[in-house]
This record gives sequence, C-alpha cells and structure tokens, in this order.
Amino acid sequence: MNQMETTYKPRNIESKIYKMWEKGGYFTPPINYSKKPFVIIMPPPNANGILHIGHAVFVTIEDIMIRYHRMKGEPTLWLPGADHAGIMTQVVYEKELAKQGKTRFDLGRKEFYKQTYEFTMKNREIMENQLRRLGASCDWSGKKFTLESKISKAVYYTFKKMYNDGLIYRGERIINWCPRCKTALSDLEVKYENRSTKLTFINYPIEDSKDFITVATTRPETMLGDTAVAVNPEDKRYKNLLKKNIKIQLPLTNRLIPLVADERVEIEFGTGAVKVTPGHDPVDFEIGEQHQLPIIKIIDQGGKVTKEAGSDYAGLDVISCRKKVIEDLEKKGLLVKQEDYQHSVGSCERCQTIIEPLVSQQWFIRIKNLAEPAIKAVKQKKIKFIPDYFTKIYYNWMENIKDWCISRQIWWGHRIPAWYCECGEMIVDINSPKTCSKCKSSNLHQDSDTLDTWFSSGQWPFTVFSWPKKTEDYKYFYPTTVMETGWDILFFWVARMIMLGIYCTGKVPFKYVYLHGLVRDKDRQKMSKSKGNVIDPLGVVDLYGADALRMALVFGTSAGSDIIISEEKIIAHRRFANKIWNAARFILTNLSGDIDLLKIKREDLQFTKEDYWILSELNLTIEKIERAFQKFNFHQAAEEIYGFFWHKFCDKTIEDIKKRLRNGQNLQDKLTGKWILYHVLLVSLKLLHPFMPFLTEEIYQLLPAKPKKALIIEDWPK
RNA sequence: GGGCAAUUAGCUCAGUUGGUUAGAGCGCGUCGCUUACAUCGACGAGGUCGCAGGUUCAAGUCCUGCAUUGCCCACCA
Repeated sequence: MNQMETTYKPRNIESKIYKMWEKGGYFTPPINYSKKPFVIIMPPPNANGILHIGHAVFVTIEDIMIRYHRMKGEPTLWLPGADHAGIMTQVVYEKELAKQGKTRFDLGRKEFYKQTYEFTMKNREIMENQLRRLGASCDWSGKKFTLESKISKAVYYTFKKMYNDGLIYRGERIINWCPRCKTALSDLEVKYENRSTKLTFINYPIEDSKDFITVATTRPETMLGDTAVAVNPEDKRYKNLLKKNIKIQLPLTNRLIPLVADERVEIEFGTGAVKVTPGHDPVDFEIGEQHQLPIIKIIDQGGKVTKEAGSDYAGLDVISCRKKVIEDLEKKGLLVKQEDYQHSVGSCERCQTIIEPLVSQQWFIRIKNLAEPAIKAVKQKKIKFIPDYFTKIYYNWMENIKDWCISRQIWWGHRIPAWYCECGEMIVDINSPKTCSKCKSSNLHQDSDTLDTWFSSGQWPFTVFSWPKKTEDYKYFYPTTVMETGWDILFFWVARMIMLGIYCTGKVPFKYVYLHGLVRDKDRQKMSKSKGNVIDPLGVVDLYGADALRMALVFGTSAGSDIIISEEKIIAHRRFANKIWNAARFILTNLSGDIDLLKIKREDLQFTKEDYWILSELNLTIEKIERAFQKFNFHQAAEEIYGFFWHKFCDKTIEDIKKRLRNGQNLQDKLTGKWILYHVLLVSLKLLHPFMPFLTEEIYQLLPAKPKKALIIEDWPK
C-alpha cells in the first residue's frame, strides 16, 4: 500500500479519479429492457459564460440521485447539454462586440450568427470541463445542443404541427417591446419593480362646451396616441355625458375622440376617467379592441416618437417628449396637477431597459389548449412536485395563463420556419420550400424572427432523444424520471415542458419535478458580483475540494428553500473529508496484507457487544438513508451518514478497536476488530459516495480488498 | 387584488405518516492530547419550537384565528 498523505489533498486526486470513471465508461448506461431506467435530463446550462454557484447546486443534487440509482443497479442516464439561450447570449455577445466599438448591425446577421456560434462553442467546452470538476457523472457521449440541426428540425416539426393544428397564429397584437434589444418579449421575460413617478392630471376639453373631463396618467406623452377616454358605466359622475354621446377635443392635436364605457375602469382611481391609448398600453389595447377604436402608433421600435404624434414631437425620445407635452399642456392651461406616485414599471429581464408596450406583428401560441391537459396530468398525479407546495403555484399560474408570444426580433436562435411569397402566400414548413405553393414563384423570403428560447428548451426532454423519430433511446429513456431545476424557472421552463411534452409525445416528460432554491450568503443576501459576496464554485473546489463544496450544498438544506452557503460551511466539510481520509488511513495501516478480507466469513468471527452495536447502528443508518432518498430528502441522508461515520464509527468504534488491536488477547479478537473496521468503512464509503464521490472513490481504490473495480459501480448497501 | 411559504439555540438552518431527555454546522466555556485526523476527543452552557385558542392519552409536528417576514402572479391608468 502506498503511504497516504496525512491530510486529504483533493487537488492531486480529483482529476485522476474523474478520468478513471470516464475511461471506465461508467457514465453511459446500457439499454436493458428488463430493467426500468432512471433518467435525468440535465437542465442545459446557458452556453454564454462560466459556471456559478447555482450550477454547482444542480450538479450536486442530480449527481447524488444519479450515483445512488446507478449503485442500485438501475440503468442510469444523466444527459447533459447546452442551451443557446437566445436573448441572453445575444446580449452577452453584443457586449463583447461593444468592447470593440461594434454593434451586431456592423457585422450583419450571417456574420453575427457565426461569431456568436463560435463564442458559444468555446464557452460550452469550458463549461463542460467545469461540470467535470464538480464530479458530474453524466453521459458525455450523448450530449446535445439546442441549435444543432437534429434538434432544430424537431423544433420546426413541432412548430409546423402546432400551426396546422391552429395552435400557433400570427397576429398584430400588443406585446412587451425592449427598445434596446429591439425585440418582443413574453410576459415572463418582463420584470416589474416599483418606481417613483408622477401621476399627471390633464383636462381634456369637451367639444362644444366649456367643460372638461380630467384624466390621470403616469405616461402623459402617450396622450398623443389617445383614441378615446373611458369611464366605468356605473360611474354616476359620467352617466349623463355618456348618454349625450359627446366628443372630446384631444389637446395638442386636432383630433376628436369619443367617450366610451368600460368595466375595466376603476371608479375609485384618479378621476375615474382614463385616457385610452390602444397602441401603447395593454389594457387600453383590450378596451380598444372591444370598442373598435383605431390604433395610433406614436412610439417606434427604437423608443422614439413617430410622425403620427405630430411634427412638434416626432423624433424625440420618450422622456423628452413627456417633458415637452407637460410644458405645452401647461401653456394651454390644461395641466391640472402632478402628484408623486409609486407604481410598478416593467423592464427587460436581460438588459434592464424599460419595456415599451407596442403593437406589432408577432407569432403566438394559443396556450389554453395546451394548459388544460397539463393541469390534468398533475391532478392525476402523473407528475409530482417536490416540495409539494409547488403544485398549487403551478395550478395558479396555469389556470390564469395567457397566450405566449414566441417570436423574437433577434438573430441568435431558431429562425421561424415560415416563408413569404410576393403573392401574399405564407408557407410554414420544416425545410425551406423551393417555390410558392400558390403562384409557383421561387422568390420566397423567410420570416426574419427567431423563436423564443423556451420554445425549444420546452421540448428538450424528447428532442434530445431524436424525437419525432422513435429511436431506441427515445423508447427506452422517455418519459424521463426526474426533472431537477431551480424553482425560478418553474413557469419559464418546467410548465412549458409539461405542456409541450404532452402535446408532442402524448406523455408527461417526467414523473417528478424536484425544485431547488436560490443560493444565498449567510446573511440571506442574493449572491451578486456587485455585492462582492459571490462564491466561485471552481475557486472553492481548488481550495477545499469538490466533495466539501457538494456536501456544504446539501447539508442543512431542503427542496424549494433557499440554500445558504458560506466559506465557513465549506471549510467545515473539508474537515469532514479530512476526517474520513484519516479514518481510512488509520484503518488501512492496520489491515495487513496477509489476510484476505473478502474471504472472511462472519461465522468465524468473535463479535463483542460493541461490534454488534456498530453493526446495528450501521443497518439503522442504511435504513434511514433509504427512507430519506425515497422522499428526496438528500440533506437528511447526508446528515445521517455524517453523524454515523464521525460520531459513531470514528469516535466510538475506531477508538475501541484501536485499543483491542494494541492490547488484544487473542488473534481471533484482533481479526474481528480488523474485519469490523474494514466492513464498516466499506459500507460507509458506499453510503458516502453519492455525496462525496472523489474522496470515497480514492479510498476505495486504496483498499487492500475491493469487490468491484470501482466504487461508482459498487452495490448499494441493503 | 389573487396566491405561496416562513417564524425552532447567539448566527445559518434541519426536524413530511403526532410519540421517549427537540438536532447539525459555525460560535461560546472547561478539560485532555495516548503515534488516524494543519487538528482531534471528552464534558458543558444555550431553545416557554412567533402569539392565542382547539383536536388528542400525547402537538415543533394536525385545525382555527392573529402578528411579523419573505416570495410569486396580476391590465395599480
């Protein structure tokens, strides 16, 4: 036996062990139809940067499950991949370009795509090696990327099918527009926060009268696009005016607009009268639809005021226009007052620019048709959420779901598979059509929009298995077993996977959804670079080892709740790693090579009371860990083996046997002691392996007698 | 406005079929170090389990109400 170092030095060991596993082919499961597989599709990390601590969380939790099930003898697949992460990657790469003083428009669509692709591939490789360093025992041989051609074809297949089924439509609707990214966003991609602003009260003169209607607004500049004023039909103040069918003189313009009645208007708020701008407000858009009001677009896609707003204002940005409108109203004596006001303002999730609601031509999914079966599947318990309370959150969202805008005006992503002919014909197909199906013209051009990233990642659990082809892999591994991810993407991703999974394959894509929380520091603060409280997972792996980090990430945490981590906690587990290492070192130096531990029979041993005690404690620990795994309580399992190993095995048994080996009366007693040490260590290594894979494998490899080639494929203790 | 959750030791958190002296890590105190342990061991201090009711032989655990905190969703002009 080699001389073991007196402390555990992860750096020397981890990469060697990982290579051994990879070379051994242990990560690739065999297809064995007599056995039910255990399958996790890894949430594909966005291939646009390096790993952060959140990635370490999913690696840890998923790898724990994977290693446990693999040791139980189940064909276990953990399939990795990478996500192109549409807008996010585009924003990141545009920042790279900005450093060179360039924009994407300087490069043009084709070149931009090419460069972003190269950038993504480079990051992807870095990221994959980082996952290896955390110990991820995933099947690299099957890795996928959302933009690779097979996956893209499957995504187009779904698009076409949904279009033919009438579930995808194209229409001119009001959407969330990011003036910086110059793209539409789905409702989920808009983040709201409270901001201080002014509520402006403006008098709108009534035609042929000296009276006014006073409206209150937070966006006075949009009045230039007003096409009505609305009041609640029950509002006594306005009932007479409504009857008279009056016209209102829109200030600063020469337009006359009607007064309409609409229940959406709250009597209590402001003056009870609302200016209606269907082109630039979602509620106003709905009011406009109902009352067939015209839409005037006074803000363009760059956030600038258009000619439609009048020559005095055209070309201004929104803020300047607001200032000028206020000044002009004041001059005319129509400005009543401005009050301080707090309300929530939406901004782009990726670049934080304030959202401009705009009317434009976009693609949408009629989502209710997909949501219904997705709700039903959960009600029928075909899918179970862990923790359970997410079931209600899921229902709450799914029952109030609205159509999903899936087109983006960005370049990085799957280009929408629709082609237009000059004759006005539109063709939706998987492959680029040669000629127009109506006029036979070959002059077709493809829709310039790309698909929302989540439309493709929503199909990830089956597109990775070459669906819609019914391959062996698809038949064997789909539906998958567990989807493990952060609860923050429950709606973005999990809900969409369930909807699209049922729609595309007729089956739920997974049976369990395990949702982990957000990582925070020991003061419960979100980790962010600006706060300087980030823990770089690779940095701590260098310092303390992957095993210590993994253990620190599961210990004392439970599904769904925030994960509190600090350097102190990681250090505590580095100490535990060292404890295991030294216990093993002590045991190994006492197991002389002349006895064949594997051949010893229990009947030949002379157990003491203490021996029976530790053996029964060991069995109890195995049972508790088993129960904890059944309930997805990984922290409990970790805490059980921690407590057992340190405070029972090390503190009691090893100390006891240490004395017996030194002063033991007879050989039989000493042999029994040695066997206990060996046996309990071996079983403990197995129980510890899902949590601390590197250290345990290294010790296993040093055992004088090992039943298998590697611990990773050992039999789980019963 | 609708919804979800949390409240347990100085700090950060576990405690999911209700059942013996409520646990861990870090921190704190005393002692020890005998050759596995840049440490470790032994012992210890510290909790009316947010508040008030209720169900029960038995409640941190179930029910009701209240308080405080956090989060999510929503068309707060």
